[in-house]
Amino acid sequence: MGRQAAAPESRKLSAGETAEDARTHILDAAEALFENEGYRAASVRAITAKAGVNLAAINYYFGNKEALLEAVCQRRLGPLNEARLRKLKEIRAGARRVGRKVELQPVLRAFMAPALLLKESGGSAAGFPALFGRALADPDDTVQRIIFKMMKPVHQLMLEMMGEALPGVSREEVFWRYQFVIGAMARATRVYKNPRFRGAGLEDPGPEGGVNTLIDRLVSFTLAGAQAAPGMNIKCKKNSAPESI
Amino acid sequence: MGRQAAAPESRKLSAGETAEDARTHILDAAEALFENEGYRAASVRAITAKAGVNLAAINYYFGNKEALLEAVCQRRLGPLNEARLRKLKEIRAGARRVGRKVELQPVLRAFMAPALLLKESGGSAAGFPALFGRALADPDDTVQRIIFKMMKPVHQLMLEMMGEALPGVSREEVFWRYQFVIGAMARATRVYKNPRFRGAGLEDPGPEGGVNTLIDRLVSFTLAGAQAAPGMNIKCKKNSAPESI
DNA sequence: AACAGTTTTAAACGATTGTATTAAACGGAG
DNA sequence: CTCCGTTTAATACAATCGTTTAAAACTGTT
Repeated sequence: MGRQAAAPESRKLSAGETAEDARTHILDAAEALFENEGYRAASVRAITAKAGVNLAAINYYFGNKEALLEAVCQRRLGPLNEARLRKLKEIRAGARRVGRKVELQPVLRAFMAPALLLKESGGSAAGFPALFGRALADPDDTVQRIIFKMMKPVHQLMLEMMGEALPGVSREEVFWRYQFVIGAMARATRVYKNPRFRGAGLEDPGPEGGVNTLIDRLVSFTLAGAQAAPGMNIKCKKNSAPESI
Repeated sequence: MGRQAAAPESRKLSAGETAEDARTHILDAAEALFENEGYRAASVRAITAKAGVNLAAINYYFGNKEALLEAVCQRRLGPLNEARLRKLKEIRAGARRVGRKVELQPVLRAFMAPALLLKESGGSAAGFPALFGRALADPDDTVQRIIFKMMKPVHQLMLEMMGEALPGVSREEVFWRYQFVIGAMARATRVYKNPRFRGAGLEDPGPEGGVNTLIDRLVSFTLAGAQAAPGMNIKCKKNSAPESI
C-alpha cells in the first residue's frame, strides 16, 4: 500500500496537459485490451505498451490494475447510466403527468439504446459495449463487484418501472423477464460487428445494418417477450395443429 | 509436445478402475472451477488439488490445460447437442409428415430445455450450464474456438428451422432473433440459483421456482420475441400520447 | 519372485504476472 | 540558475502460471 493515492490532485498543469494525456492513453489502451482479451488476460505490460507509457504508469496513476478497470468502466458507464436514469425518470414523469401507467416500450428503449449507440460513436468508446457485455458474464469476482455496484441504481429503477408497466405480473416474473432483456442485449453487444460471426448465416451487413436497426430489433424482440402471457406454451405440443398462420 | 498422446489406450484395467476415476475426478474438479473462476483463472494446481490428484495428472491424462477444457465441454455438450439435434430433427420430420411448416415453439424448447435440465441433474453436471453460459462470452480465444466448433451443427439447424418457422422473415432478421434467444438463455443459466442474485428483487425461490418454470418462462419470452412483428416500434416517441393502454 | 507397463510422485523449469523501488528527467516558480 | 514537486524510467521483487522431467510406486502377468 506504500504510495497510497499518489494520483495527481493538484491539477495545475497548463502547457501540454501531458499527465491527462497519459491517463487517457492508458484508459483507451486498457479499454481496447479488456474488450479483446478480458480483464485477467490483458496484462499491465500489454496495456502500458499499447498506451506508449512506462510499465509503472498504471500503478502511478490508478494505484493498481483493479482500480484501472473501475476507471475504465466508470468513464463510460457513468455517463451512460446517467443518461439511462434521466430518460427513465422522464418517462415516468410523463406518465404521471397524464395519470397513466408507464409504457413498456420506451422503458426498454431507454435501457438499451444508450448502450448500443456507443457502438457508432467513432471514438474509442465504440468498444465499450462489447467489453461490458463480456463483463456481465465475467467469472472474475473483481469484475462482478464493479459492474454490480455501478448498475444497481439502473437495475432497481428498471425492475420498478417494468413492474409498473406489467400489471398483474409477479415480481419474480418481472425479474426474470428483465434478466432475459439483459441477456439479449449483452449478446447483441458482443455479436454486433464481431468478425467472428461474419458469414455465420449473416451474409451482408444488409442495407440497414446500422445500430439503429439493431436497437429496433432488440426493442421489438424484448417488448414482445416481456409482454408475453406466461405459461401459454406448456403442454400443447402434440394435439394442436402445427401452425395457425 | 514430448509425450504426445500419453493417455492410456490399452484400456485393460479391471480391478479398481483407478485410472478412469482419476480422469473423472479431474473433469469434475475442472468443471466446478471453470464455472466459478473461469478458464484462465482456474489454475491446474487448483484443479488437481480439488481433484485430489498430483499436479502432473492433467498433462498426463489430457496433454495440456486446453485439451482438458475441451474434454470438460465435450463430456456435457456432446450428449446435450445430440439430444438437441435428435429432437429438432424429430420435430422437422413430424412437420414434414403432415405437410406443414415447422412450428417455432417446440424448436425453441428443444434448444433450451436440454441445457437447463442439466441444472437439476443432481450430479456434477448441474454446474455446466452456467459454465457454458460464461464460455459464450469468454474473451479467451481458446474457449471461443472450442465452443464454436461444438455448437456449429446446432446453430446451423436452428437457423434453418427458425427460418422455416418464420416465413417472410429475412435471414439476417432470423439470425439476430436467434442471437437474442441465445443471450436470454445464457443469462438464465448464469443467474438461476446464483447466490449473487438472491434478494436482488427476487425474494423467494417461489412456490414454483424449479427449472421447469424457468424453461417455460424462457420459451414464453423468446417465442413471443421471435414472432414479434419487426419495426413496429420505430419513431413513435414524441408526438404520440405517452401511453395507449 | 521377477518382469513390463501404467500411474503417481516430488521437484524443477522458464515464462509471465502485478507491484514496488529507486533514480533520472522534466518544468514552472523563486 | 536553483529548487521542488511531478512525471517517467529502468529494474527488481516475490508469486504464480503451465509444463516437463525422472524416479518411485503400483498393477497384473508370467
